[in-house]
Amino acid sequence: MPKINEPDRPRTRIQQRNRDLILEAALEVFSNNGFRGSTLDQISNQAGLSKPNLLYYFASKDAIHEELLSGLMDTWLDPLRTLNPDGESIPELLAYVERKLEMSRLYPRESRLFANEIVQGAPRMLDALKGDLKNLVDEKVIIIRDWSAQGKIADVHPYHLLFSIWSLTQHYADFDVQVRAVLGDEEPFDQAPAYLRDVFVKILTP
Amino acid sequence: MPKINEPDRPRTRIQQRNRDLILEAALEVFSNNGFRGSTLDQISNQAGLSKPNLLYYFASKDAIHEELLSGLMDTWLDPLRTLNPDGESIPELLAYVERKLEMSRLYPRESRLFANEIVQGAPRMLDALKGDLKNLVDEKVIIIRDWSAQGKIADVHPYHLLFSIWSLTQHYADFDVQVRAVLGDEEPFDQAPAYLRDVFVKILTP
DNA sequence: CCAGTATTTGACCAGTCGGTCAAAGGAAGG
DNA sequence: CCTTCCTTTGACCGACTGGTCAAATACTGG
Repeated sequence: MPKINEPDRPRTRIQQRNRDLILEAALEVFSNNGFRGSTLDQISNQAGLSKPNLLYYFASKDAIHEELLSGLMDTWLDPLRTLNPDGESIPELLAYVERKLEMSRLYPRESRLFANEIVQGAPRMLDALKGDLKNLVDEKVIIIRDWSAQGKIADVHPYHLLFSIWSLTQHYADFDVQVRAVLGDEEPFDQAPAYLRDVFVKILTP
Repeated sequence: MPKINEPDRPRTRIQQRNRDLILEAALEVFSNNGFRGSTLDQISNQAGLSKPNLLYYFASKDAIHEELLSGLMDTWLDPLRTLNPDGESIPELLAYVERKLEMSRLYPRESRLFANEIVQGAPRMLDALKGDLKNLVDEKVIIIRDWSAQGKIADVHPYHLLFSIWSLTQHYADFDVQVRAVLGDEEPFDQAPAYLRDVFVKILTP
């Protein structure tokens, strides 16, 4: 579990424990029902606390949601951040794909929390998308363009390449129900890693 | 008080017009806010009708939503349905990709309506996913397997191939906000068709 | 034109939701 | 034991939401 914490003022053990309980419960509830589809009662039940007690630790339902989102943003961008311009181009990108797919497998709730937010126009995340996300992407796009120019990878549109990586990997978390409905008994993550590796080798090989 | 919501009932022009108005408004509202995030007041305002008038044409908020979903399901599956086993394998699949992408461009609201539903576990669509969708997919997978066996296309996992087509094309509708935030001024659909064509040529060429 | 039917709406209701608050429990030091 | 501060909660509130209903208003065929 990525840890969600703002190292501001000192917190007692009880505060730390209950904040964690609440955020964990909120992740569960928000990711399954969306923001408006979730109620403080659901979250407090899930956390094993009373509703007024929730609001003792967080100012409002919105505050819980925002803390979740901002805490998760960093974790979510981390795999892209570690893309190493000095590494071998294709293995670097394949490793990024693999890491993203692994996150879909291990943290589907986090992925769905973002998906819920973005599908509905990202009202509480637009700034982060146009800011941190775009900056990081622009930075990494330069590297990818470079690899293309040097003939190390195929000449692909770098932005759309990143969109491909995001959509193909997060699909297994966000559309999990559909994937499983179609596959029947087969476990999605048995085949997905090899399949995606194959796909991106084909896309990237010059 | 006559029941007009029963199926197989002839509809007057007024009934037809108002039902259409309501469904159009509901599509707009539901796709932007999800089911629980939408209110009958929003929908009735959007439709230019009073709230009780909505409920004269539809039994409940749920009924509007269900009618939208079931009405859309067919449209959404249509491109896959027309996949022709007797056509040229690669052009057939590329045409399917192109049609799906075109639907994301022309009907983003419909795509987001589905996305909202599926991300939240598809409570009202599970049967359709495990039924109609799975049946159609199973049927088409046979064709794809066949093409693979005959060496007409590369040997790819047919289910995951379809997942790829869905995720890559619908991403441009469902994550539109994110795509545009990252691209800045560039119009996503200027590059997407050529990019995806290129990607699937690489994936499918034996 | 009229009777009967279809359509529309203002007023209203019961349940839910986010949030408040005063007061009741702790725990820890002195 | 008391005091002080932190934590917890039952009771409650106003706003909102899906839905009802009786009465008013338009339409339509005869």
